[in-house]
Amino acid sequence: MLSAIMEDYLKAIYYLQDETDERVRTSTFAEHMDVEQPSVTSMVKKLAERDFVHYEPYKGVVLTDTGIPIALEIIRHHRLLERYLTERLEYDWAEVHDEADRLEHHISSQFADRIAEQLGNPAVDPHGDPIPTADLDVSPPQSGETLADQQVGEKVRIERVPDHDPDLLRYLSEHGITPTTVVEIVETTSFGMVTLDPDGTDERVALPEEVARIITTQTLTGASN
Amino acid sequence: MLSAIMEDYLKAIYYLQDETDERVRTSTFAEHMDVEQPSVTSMVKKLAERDFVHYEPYKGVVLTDTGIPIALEIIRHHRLLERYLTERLEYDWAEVHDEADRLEHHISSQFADRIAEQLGNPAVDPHGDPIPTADLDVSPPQSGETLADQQVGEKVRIERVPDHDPDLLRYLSEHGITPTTVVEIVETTSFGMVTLDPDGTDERVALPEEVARIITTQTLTGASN
DNA sequence: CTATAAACTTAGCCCCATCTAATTTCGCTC
DNA sequence: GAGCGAAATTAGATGGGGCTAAGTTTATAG
Ligand SMILES: [Mn+2]
Ligand SMILES: [Mn+2]
Ligand SMILES: [Mn+2]
Ligand SMILES: [Mn+2]
Repeated sequence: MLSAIMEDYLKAIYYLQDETDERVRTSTFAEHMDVEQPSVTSMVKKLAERDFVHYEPYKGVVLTDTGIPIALEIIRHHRLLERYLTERLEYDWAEVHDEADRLEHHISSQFADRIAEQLGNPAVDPHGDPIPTADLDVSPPQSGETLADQQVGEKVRIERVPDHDPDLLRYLSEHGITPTTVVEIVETTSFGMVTLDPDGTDERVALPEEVARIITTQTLTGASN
Repeated sequence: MLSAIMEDYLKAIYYLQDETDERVRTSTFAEHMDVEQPSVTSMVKKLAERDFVHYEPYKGVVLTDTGIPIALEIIRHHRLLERYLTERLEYDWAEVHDEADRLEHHISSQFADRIAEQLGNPAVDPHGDPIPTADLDVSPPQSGETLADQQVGEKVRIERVPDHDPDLLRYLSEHGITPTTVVEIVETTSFGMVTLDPDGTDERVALPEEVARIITTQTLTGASN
């Protein structure tokens, strides 16, 4: 019906659209998918023909109402799989991404629904990303605040960490940082280093600001904004 | 590395070779894979180039020592998945085949090993077919006796049923016939009908002889051969 | 031993997803 | 508003997997 590759393109558009909030440009796309630009152009034309995206040459693409649910379904599969792998099959959270990235295209929705049920229909994946429901509702956009936005002394709860880099994930979990962890910002430097103290530990965890900028946080309830 | 389709070809050769015990012919192959003969010829040449099969034009193919373990790995994946789906994800044994037939190519061996572990390293799949071990040992060939070989009055244990036809599987399980069930042969007719009485029930289950011929059986222990 | 039908392979085409090289368009600066 | 570099598209090739139609080879019958 729809190739695994096309599904990956649609998923990518969804992500990139979400991040930049505008049409996704060929170059952005090519970099994200790790292919050359002409490959993107040609695929995008096929997707437009099948009405999954609006494509305006030289202007980029947007998902159509036909394309969105397809992207969401794949994302649902991906995140459910990640959750299942970590909870039921003893995978480390650093390892799940690649396995899920392949399997997401090959499991049936029946399979997805069954594992969701087994897990008690979880709301988020191991990295804190929201899991679309079976009828493809996505939870409201997260706060948008990141570790990089915090002042020294501030205490926040980790909401979501990026899931593509296994090394980063291993580093984070080794230092006690996972979604729901509460951390205090102990230092920020002019040269782009953020240092944290995870809840109740004495450990200091340093992160480059680029990383801090993609780890989202929740303000602690009861505290002022 | 190796496409899902190539894997399916290798798996098919393994099956067909096992059944007929000789070189697998292009026509047999084409029918089994549901493709035209030229497609088989061309794929077989690619497999031969990569040394997975010995191919002699006009004479058919045999798996090489390189090809056998690949086929076995896929078969292991397939049967473990079937087992996992029925035992852990509430699939009916009639539904598992298609899901397993896709996923077998996309799960890692890590995934396979984990589900095997969860299941306690089962020896057979839900249809009674042996599951190759992690180091790809296959249990000795089954008895070879089938329901069609039995005399009226004989009692045997069902060993293995064909897993491709959901309707047949549904029919069998509805009538209490699964691997390990003990049945008595109550009637065989000249026009190819075999009637069974599953263990302890009063029900009569009729099967066409073609079907009886592919359901394998074990002689009950203690009984004479 | 020859004729013929069945089985198999070859030739030549198609669609998919990708690439490099060449060309066009965009968007900005002066 | 002309010129220029960056971004995007078009052109043309490649490899995977499939198909139909046309030729070969093999097996079998007479
Ligand atoms: Mn993917
Ligand atoms: Mn994730
Ligand atoms: Mn398969
Ligand atoms: Mn089976």
